[in-house]
Amino acid sequence: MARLPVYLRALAESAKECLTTISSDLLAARSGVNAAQVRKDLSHLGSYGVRGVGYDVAYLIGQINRQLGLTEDRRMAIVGVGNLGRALINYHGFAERGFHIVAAFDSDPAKIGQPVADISVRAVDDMGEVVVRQRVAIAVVTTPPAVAQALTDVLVAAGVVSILNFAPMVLSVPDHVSLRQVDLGIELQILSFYEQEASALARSKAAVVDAG
Amino acid sequence: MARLPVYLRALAESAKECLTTISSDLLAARSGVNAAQVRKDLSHLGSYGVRGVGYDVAYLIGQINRQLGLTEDRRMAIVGVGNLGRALINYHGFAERGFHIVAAFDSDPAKIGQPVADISVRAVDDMGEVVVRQRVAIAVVTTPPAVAQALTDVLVAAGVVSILNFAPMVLSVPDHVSLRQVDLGIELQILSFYEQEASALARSKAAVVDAG
DNA sequence: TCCTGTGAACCGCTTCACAGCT
DNA sequence: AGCTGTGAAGCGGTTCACAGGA
Repeated sequence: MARLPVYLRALAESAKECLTTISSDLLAARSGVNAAQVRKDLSHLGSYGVRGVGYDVAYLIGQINRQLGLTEDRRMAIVGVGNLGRALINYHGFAERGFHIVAAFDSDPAKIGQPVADISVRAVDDMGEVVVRQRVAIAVVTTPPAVAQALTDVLVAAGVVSILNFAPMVLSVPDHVSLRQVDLGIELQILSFYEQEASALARSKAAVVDAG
Repeated sequence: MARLPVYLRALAESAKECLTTISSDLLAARSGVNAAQVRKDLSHLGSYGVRGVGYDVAYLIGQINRQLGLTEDRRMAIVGVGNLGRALINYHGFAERGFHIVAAFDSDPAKIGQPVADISVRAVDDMGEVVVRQRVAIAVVTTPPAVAQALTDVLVAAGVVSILNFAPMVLSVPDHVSLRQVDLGIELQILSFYEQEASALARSKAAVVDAG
């Protein structure tokens, strides 16, 4: 369930404020969703709430962590050390949540062997081998689209089961591999669409006013 | 419609291959969606298809561009020049699609005045004023979560109507402002969930085999 | 025959409304 | 009284299936 991580974030904040218990109403407000939704989602992982009181914050955090499999550490690789890849390697928010970057790959000879943060960049040609040896489970693809599918195939063959793709293209993977797509260009185009819609609306209203 | 940008990408590829016409079937396959879906989406922007033939690639690209408002350039600002902010400024894929970064802001005195690519970093204190003067329509927020809401309020007051938020928190904005959220931590946690689910399934299958 | 356009069925998610527990 | 858990209704998006034009 894609909302659990959002709840987790809201719960972590609440814990910081020393809230020991939280109602579905408050958790909903802090997560930007409906209260009934929160209750239904949480009831899915067992009935941990207390009627008339709410949910125990600390206990709920534990349960969601367990449900999301965040109790064990995950080993990640970054494929493509461009601007974005480098930013991800330097972003320490991942390690805090148990996601450890154990390898990074690039095809540029000038980058290979160079360290980024405390990771040494390896050649993509060695990727399959290193991924197997390092027991990488999650790969983040930040390469140009032209090579993304080929590299993904190598990753899958090497046993990677989760891929986060930033390359602006549709990747195809076998059923047992889970894939999430993040396309910044598409996000901007969607915003552009709403903007376009809003200004078209404004224009038509102005026309009506002119006519009236 | 969030799928139009995906179609656009698939159409651009098809145009490169000198395809002059494309069927809903092929476009669907290249976009990773259902063919009926494609036809319904495209019929929403007018009946541009020809029965028995398909859609004219070049014409369709033009129509989608128009629908998404990609015919005019958009002026963007980057708020927060950390690893990610810097990566976005250096990413030239935006400019190609008509999204121009015209300003960048940070609160760190060491960064203010320094150039990143061809953009000079400005103080967040000047943000409201600069955003108005530069007629910024889209802002990308890549700050720590603690300051994201306050800066968003400034942006909205200065006339920004579209916000792309990378800060790991729920922003609240007025109705007339559109907001998209990209949270890399959440993406990873969702992947972790599927992985967790898969290994739990594997364990229970193994148990059944043991028992049988 | 091939492919679009579209009403109609379908499906899953969201929200409502309230029973029931503390 | 307050809040959870949940059946039932509601809703929007997706898919089906086929009529109809090239």
